[in-house]
Amino acid sequence: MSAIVLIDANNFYASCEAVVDPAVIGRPLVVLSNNDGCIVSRSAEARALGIPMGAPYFQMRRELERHAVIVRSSNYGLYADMSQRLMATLESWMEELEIYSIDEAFGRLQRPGTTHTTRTSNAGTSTTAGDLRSWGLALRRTVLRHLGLPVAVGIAPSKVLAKIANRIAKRDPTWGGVFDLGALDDPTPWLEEIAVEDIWGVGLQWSRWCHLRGISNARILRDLPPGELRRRWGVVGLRLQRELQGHSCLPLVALPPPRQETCVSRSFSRPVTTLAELREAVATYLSRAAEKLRRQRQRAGALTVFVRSNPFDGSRFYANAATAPLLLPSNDTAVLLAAGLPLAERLFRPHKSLQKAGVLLQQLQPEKLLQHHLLVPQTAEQQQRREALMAVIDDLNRRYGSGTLQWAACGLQPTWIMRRSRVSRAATTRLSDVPVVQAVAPRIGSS
DNA sequence: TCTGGGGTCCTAGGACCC
DNA sequence: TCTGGGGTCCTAGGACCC
Repeated sequence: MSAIVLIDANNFYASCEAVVDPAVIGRPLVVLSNNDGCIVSRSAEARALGIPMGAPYFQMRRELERHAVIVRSSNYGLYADMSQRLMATLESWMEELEIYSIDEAFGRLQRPGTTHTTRTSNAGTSTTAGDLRSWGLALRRTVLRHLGLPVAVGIAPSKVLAKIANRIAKRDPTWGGVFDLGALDDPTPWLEEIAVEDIWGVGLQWSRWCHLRGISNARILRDLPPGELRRRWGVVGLRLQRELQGHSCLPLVALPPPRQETCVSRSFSRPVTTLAELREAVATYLSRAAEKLRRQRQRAGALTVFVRSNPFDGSRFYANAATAPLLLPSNDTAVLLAAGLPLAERLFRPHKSLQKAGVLLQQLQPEKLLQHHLLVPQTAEQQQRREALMAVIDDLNRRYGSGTLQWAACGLQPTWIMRRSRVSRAATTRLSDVPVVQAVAPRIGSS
């Protein structure tokens, strides 16, 4: 019998900050979202102070100061790099791994007592060693030693239950960060401790519905007659219930299918009121999105530009979007700019100040599909030259830093760009930011 | 003054086809 | 007056995730 395991890092962003700056270890620290908007990660110490997740920074600022909480802007370069290192370690411990988010992954293991073959030595020793919990504890120690990141490990027969096991592992320190729900004779008492809104897959709407019917914890949801669930929430609801019952319905996705669309959007650091600024922003997002596409080896068949005003500022809310098809699917920045900038002009309104804009690239398809169109004559040679040009641009930006080479349409000195006032160093990805350890010679013979 | 960004999946309903 | 049945495809909207 196989077991599903969920590993995720505790307070991932805050923990990454502590890895590259040991001075913050043991101190309350929060990490802010883009534009220094909301609190998106808290160290254990900050959590203990009662600082809520997701709270707007400007509302919390005084309280943070009062408790001398360290505040960091988010440093996605650092987090992405730490994530890659974490996943590389996990891969060597698991037969199958699904990288689910920047800081968590599902894996599959065989329960001891069943025969199977594994491809790695770590997974091999784990399953012959006896119980899965000791395997989990060993994995946890390894990650801590290699990366300095504390992780929690949840083990269960299904993904939803593995999420719950992980939650118990985190909540109750006596488990040492590892909890195996599948090893219990009866998980019922544990499910009664899990509030319905804390179940993976239960959001605001579902939890409201559940509470109205007296469904307050995971055990009650598990034992509900399925008919009612089916009527209101369809197959998604039924699947969730089956998972709670210990039947694995959500498969492990080791190789994610290619993306169907990709999006780049940002809030502005201040309201944008001129067309010139909006064009710069849209051009910047388009060129970022085109880079993503080229990295994924995909082309887009259509693109959407969207804008919106600030929903909180009391003025009449304005939100709008416009879509344009591309005659020939493309990941050429110049082609996307030619199609996208006219959309920005169409969406701009002289008396609406904008708070956010974004681009959505749609109808993505693999690069390897051949492109021909009667109305867009383009020789193979022309296309190869364009692709070579994009490759050179991407290469320069990778080697010398993003933005080394950019399109004039993106603007030279944009003032709408997002705020990141307290960002930590790129300690793992930029040579000049690598921490320096100074060896101090011991004094010998001093009296 | 200041409230994140980037995704997926499912369903219902309409257009269209034979 | 009578006005089928079954299918596909697309889109918008709603729900969820980290």
